Amino acid sequence: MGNQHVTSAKSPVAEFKVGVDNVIFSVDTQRNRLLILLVKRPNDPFANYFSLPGTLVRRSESLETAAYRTLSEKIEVENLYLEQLYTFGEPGRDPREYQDAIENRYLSVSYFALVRYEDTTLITKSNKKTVWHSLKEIPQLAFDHNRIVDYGYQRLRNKLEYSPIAFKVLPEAFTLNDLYQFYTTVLGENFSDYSNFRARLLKLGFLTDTGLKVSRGAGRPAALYRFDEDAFALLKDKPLVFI
Amino acid sequence: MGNQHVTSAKSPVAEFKVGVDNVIFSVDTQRNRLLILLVKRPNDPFANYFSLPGTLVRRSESLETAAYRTLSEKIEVENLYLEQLYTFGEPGRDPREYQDAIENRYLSVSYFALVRYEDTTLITKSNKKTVWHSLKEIPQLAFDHNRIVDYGYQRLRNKLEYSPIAFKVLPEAFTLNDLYQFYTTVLGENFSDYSNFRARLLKLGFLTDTGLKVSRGAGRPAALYRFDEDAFALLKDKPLVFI
DNA sequence: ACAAAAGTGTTACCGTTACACCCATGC
DNA sequence: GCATGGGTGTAACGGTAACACTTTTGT
Repeated sequence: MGNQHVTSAKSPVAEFKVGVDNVIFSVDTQRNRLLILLVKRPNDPFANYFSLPGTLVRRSESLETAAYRTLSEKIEVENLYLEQLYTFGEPGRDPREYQDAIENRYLSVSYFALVRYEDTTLITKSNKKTVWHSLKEIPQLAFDHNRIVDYGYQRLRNKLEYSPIAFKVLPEAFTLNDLYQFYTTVLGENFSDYSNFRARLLKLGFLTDTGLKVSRGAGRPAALYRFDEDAFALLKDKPLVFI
Repeated sequence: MGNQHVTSAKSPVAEFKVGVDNVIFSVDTQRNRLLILLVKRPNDPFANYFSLPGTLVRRSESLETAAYRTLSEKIEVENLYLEQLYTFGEPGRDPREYQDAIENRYLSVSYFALVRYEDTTLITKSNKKTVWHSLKEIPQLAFDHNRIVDYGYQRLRNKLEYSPIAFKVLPEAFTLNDLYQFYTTVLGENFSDYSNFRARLLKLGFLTDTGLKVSRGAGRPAALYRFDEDAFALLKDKPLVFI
């Protein structure tokens, strides 16, 4: 990176359309699958390719609002976590930039979301263009969306280790095994021994026993816990690790 | 950016100018100050306020290139670390949006940079509009730049704890005290005992003794170490903590 | 009764913390 | 020789990892 005191004629400021693309994850705890929401593109560019659900930002609409709008156009869901991921904006990342004589750049602000799988219903207007797709078999996506997915998956793993986003997406009352399954599905089988995971979580003190039990087939019934926001708030900004 | 099935009257897609704003940190190890680069705005909006150095993205220029360009317009520096920080884009964050009848949004993609203070020379064209400012006494900045600074400072502390960016900015050969001072200046006095910091770092094995010593006034001369890229690469993706 | 699921306990080990202490140099 | 800065050692503590074990249910 040098020190160019650019005196030469500088190229004019670019005009942008700004898109928001969402990496929306959910965990199918029944079948132990980590899912990502994809839509099939009806039109060019990349017609019939899958892509991340996205939209162009409209007038007097914030980025986050646009992200929520995209989400609510594709799925109905109450419980979710959403945050900004990364902004991709190299020239040439969208073929539409070259359609006109005058350059019109497309910038993508990506958002990361985690939603509750069980109470999510896809909005598929009779066509099957919006689908959950297992992360393990993501096809070639439109634009640079494969890269965005990778980035989002990294973020998901980090968030899971250092912050309590799982509880935004688990049911109100859950068993410690539910929680463990959730973590296992995202982080892989050997992320931690169940007994140690259990001990760590309980020691942290923000999971309170509801007193209720649930029996799933054979075996001892499991205690139902719930996430205690207040108890958790006390641990704020303490290095919190679920490993 | 896809296929919105919206049948209601939807507001039209917004047109954006995209700015890049840099949060540029440096550490003045002599005087133990954490510094941030600010520029005084010559024109409205926010004339005579300090702001982050920034620029509008030009045609066929990538975001990162724009970030590097801004940097090189303000300072001459060889050794630095740079990464994207966050994107701010709510409507109304730039007063210029309301100048014309037709809405013209301003989006800010912020970048985080850490540069070597000692070999940085400010490019101040005879006016003193570009200055290092101690982080402890940041004034009211233009736009939403105070928020961006806060965000950048958080990132700096995190990066310092989990990644080796300090070595991008320290001299080739440095003493363990140099390193410790650096960390102390950024993270605060009580982030760790020197002897423990030292033991941890040396145990990690990517600091190699150059054999050289340096004497600074009275006291035992200090060994000069250097950062061993190769040794560090082996530890990649292992949870690396300097605390 | 026995398999299955949930939950508890134990032990060896390693990293962290908070110090006290030793070493080499300038003045 | 003593202050100054650099460097080493250590003992208490607490968390982690791996594993064995006990408890409670369904069939």
